[in-house]
Amino acid sequence: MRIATWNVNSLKARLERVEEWLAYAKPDVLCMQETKLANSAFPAMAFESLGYESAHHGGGRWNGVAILSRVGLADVVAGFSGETEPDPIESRLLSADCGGVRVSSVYVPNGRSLDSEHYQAKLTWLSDLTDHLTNTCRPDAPVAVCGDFNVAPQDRDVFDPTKFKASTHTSDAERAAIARLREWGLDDAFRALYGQERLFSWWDYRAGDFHQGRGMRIDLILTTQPMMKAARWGLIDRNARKGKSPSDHAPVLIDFEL
DNA sequence: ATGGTAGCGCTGCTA
Repeated sequence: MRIATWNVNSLKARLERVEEWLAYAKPDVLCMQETKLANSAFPAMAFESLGYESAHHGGGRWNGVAILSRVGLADVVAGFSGETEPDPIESRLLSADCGGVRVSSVYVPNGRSLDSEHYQAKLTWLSDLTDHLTNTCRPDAPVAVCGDFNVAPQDRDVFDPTKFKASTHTSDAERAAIARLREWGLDDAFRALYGQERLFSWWDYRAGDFHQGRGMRIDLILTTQPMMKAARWGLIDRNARKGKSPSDHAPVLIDFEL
């Protein structure tokens, strides 16, 4: 099973490129983030014609997450478990059963700066995600939590660690939040396949960062042990970051022998 | 050199 994640930075602006990518990458499951669409504007028919069922959770303009699947899509849940009235603007979590795997598409809050209330909200959000997993699934079952975590788990996941002192995405507290997900039972499947390599999934649009290799690896596929054991191969598709009107993120995919 | 670009949507915010 090929599982992919891609922050598309507006699905309205990116639909053609997503369709093109689906046609050649042929993922079984694609988690998308930052669709920036309301549910009523989600182009489900375009994906249906390519053979994908889909689910979307979005309030428009900001955030928005989706799951596409051609191996089944069941038990779709938007937001955290037990959320009585999810704020559509804060649409950052969507979960579904896809071919025997509990898949979540996540868009973790950016945090903005270490002294911002949004940074505290980011830490709370990651803690809530751990609670959500505890409440909804088991670490000995096949679980894949995929998305833009807005955290670079290790120094090798940023182009220059000295440039990320006292900044979001690399702070001890953010990495500790990822460590708590690991303690729950989720591992970084791409890192397990690629060891020490420094491969990035996001590059700022500005200042030629992509062509200068100034990026970060913040788009992660975190999986439980049954999935880790089945992980065979992975790719960050940098070609999808090139050419006309790319997202600032590249898609990340992993093949699991399931 | 604290710049630079993109998306949304119409003013400045978010990333």
